[in-house]
Amino acid sequence: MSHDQSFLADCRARLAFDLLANTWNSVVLWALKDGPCRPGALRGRIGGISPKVLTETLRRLECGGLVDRRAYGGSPPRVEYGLTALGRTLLAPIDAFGAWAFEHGDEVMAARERYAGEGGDPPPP
Amino acid sequence: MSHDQSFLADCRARLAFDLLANTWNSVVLWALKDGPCRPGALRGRIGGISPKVLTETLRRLECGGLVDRRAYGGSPPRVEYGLTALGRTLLAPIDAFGAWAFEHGDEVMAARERYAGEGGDPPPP
DNA sequence: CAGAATCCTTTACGATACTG
DNA sequence: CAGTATCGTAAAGGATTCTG
Repeated sequence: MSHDQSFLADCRARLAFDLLANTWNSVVLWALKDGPCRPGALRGRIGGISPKVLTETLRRLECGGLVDRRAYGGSPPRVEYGLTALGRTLLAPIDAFGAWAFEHGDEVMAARERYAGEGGDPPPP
Repeated sequence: MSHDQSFLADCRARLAFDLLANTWNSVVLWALKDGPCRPGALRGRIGGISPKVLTETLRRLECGGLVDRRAYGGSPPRVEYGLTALGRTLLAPIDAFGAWAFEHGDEVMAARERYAGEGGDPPPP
C-alpha cells in the first residue's frame, strides 16, 4: 500500500471510515450483495433492524451514490433497492473484514474474556 | 469470497462490523500502523480526538486484544501503545478501505452534491 | 504527561402509530 | 407495503478540571 502519514488528514480517508462508522451502513450494503431487494425482504435478510432505521440507512447510502432506489408505482407500492456500480466496488473491502472476522473473531472474543477475568472489571464497550 | 447468506447472522461477522461501527476505532488502529506511540503523539497523528475519547478507544481496543499498552514508570509517566500481532492482522482490511477511498471518495462526494442539488434537500447524515 | 472524573450536548437507534 | 412522524432512551463524543 501507499499511504503516507497524511492519510488521516485526507478527507477522503475520513469519508471512508465514516461510511463504516455506524451500525447499519455496512450491514445493509452487505445484505444487498446478492441482488436488488425490497425493503421488507431486506429486513428479513438483516434481522434486528427497525423499518425506520432501514429507511434512514438506505437514504444515506442513496445520497452517497452507493445504492439506488427504483419505485414501481401502484398500490400496494413496490420498491426495490440495489447496489450501484459504485456501491459494488465497496463489496470487496467489506468482504475483507468479513474474512478477517472468520479468521480472527474468536481471538477477539477470547481476549475480551481474558480481559474481564484479569480484573479489567469494567470492560469497555 | 466464500460467505453464504447466513453471514449476517454469524456473531463473528457482527463483531467485525461492530469493531468499525464507531468513529475512532479504525482511525486509531490506523494511526498505530507505523509503530508504537505515546498518547500525546497519537493525538497529534490523528487530530480532532479528545484525550478522553482517545483513552476510551485505546481501552476498548486493548480489551479486544488488538492493542497493547506498555507503561514505563516514572514521573512524568511514560506510556506507549502499539498494535498486537492480532491488531496487525486488521491493517490489511482497513487498508482496503483506505485504498477504496482514494479511488472512489470523489465519486461519493460528487453524488452527495448531486443529491443535495436535485431537491433531495434534507441530505441525511 | 497520562488519565480519571464530571458535566453537557448531540444523535443514533428503537417502539409505536399513522398516512397513501 | 413503503414511508413518515413523534416520542423516548441510551450512548457517543466533546470540553473541562483535577490527580499522581
